[in-house]
Amino acid sequence: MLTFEILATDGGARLGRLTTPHGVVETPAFMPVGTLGAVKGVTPQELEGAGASVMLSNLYHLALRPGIDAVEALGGLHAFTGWRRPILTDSGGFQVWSLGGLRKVDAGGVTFRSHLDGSPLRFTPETVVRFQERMGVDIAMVLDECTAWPAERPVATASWERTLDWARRARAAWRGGGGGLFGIVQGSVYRDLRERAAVELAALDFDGYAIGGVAVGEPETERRTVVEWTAPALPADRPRYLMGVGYPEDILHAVSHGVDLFDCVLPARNARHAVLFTRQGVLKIKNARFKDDPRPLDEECGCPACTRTSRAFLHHLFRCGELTGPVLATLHNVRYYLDFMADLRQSIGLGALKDRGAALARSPEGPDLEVHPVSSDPREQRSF
RNA sequence: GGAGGUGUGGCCGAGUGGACAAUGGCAGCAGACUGUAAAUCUGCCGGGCUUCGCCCUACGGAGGUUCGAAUCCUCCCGCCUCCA
Repeated sequence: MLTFEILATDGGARLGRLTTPHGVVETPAFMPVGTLGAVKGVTPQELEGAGASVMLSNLYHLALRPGIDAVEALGGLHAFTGWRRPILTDSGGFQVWSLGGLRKVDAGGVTFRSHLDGSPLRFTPETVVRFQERMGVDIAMVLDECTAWPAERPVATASWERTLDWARRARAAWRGGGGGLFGIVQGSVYRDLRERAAVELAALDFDGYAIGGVAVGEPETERRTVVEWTAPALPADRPRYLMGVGYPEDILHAVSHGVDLFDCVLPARNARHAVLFTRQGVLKIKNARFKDDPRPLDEECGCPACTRTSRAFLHHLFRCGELTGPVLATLHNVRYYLDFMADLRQSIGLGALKDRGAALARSPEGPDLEVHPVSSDPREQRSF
């Protein structure tokens, strides 16, 4: 059983509190992605230390390895992973898209061919619900068909209808057992499909509602209009979750339109690829210009990398292929995202989200970040 | 002293008459990444230019054979192995 309270609003944005069996999630919240039960390179303790209140994992991947039986036998996903705070599991619906060449969809469900060994794996709305119940997750997602982009209207409509049908079946199969079940809106870039899905799902009384089928290659403007249509159409008293999004600017936009939950692989994946999010802009830390940069990654960050080491050190670690590089970078990026969400919550509480947005818009971003040559003035040198 | 082998772009290393400015890998310089088949992938990587292309300089050095040589021949230099 989940409860969701809205504590304050600021325009379309909401400050909320989602209570789950494993704890409270202050919203808007970002859920770091731990597909296989861990954010790559990060311990559960470190993830808590970074400020994560909820983690996302993935049913498809866990079903393949180690298997649902194994997770259940080991005491459920929390006991298995050591992560003590809430867990949301994705249903495998994203893999319908991302593993498009390895699955067959029919009215009854999805048959995957394992990306590991080709063996078949059958998912139905009912089994997916059951698997997530058995793992003891706090938030389960219904099986959906993540519609590819672009999708002609007939294709999008068929996919939309299938997802709705599956949502009804999942809802009927759901027994709960502590956690909650979220429905997922599809409908590609078609406004009426998105809005009708919101209404149809609302009638099924889910514990929360997700916007899916975005961040699959569509232009930013398309994604944003989908959010602007869909989020307000979802029940106001339940959490709203934008699946797979995104960059901080995307998140700010969605928050301002009433979205409460987010997940995205970007902070973790980009960290492993030596791309760091900072208040001073995006740093591609392997770039030669950071070789001698004694400053922390981000002057205002409290993460383990920023409090003790320099850009030059991270540059060095990545250059050498040292594992600690991706680890520290991931801790940093995840912390950056979580700090960003905390800032947004504070701004909403103060009714000042617009100002926060303006500040973000002003911050330098991307490859045009100013290059800071190493100063010869000793007063500007930072020692470590 | 004798016998054999070897020398290729920053490094390693393919290539043994034309399709070679020369396969690969590494290093280097950049770029991408959105419910993770991603510690991955992509581009550039001798010099110059009007950069779909053209011109220089290049496979230890010098000379030669040939229409044409990194590839064949001669001499020289360096390195390696074995025998004395």
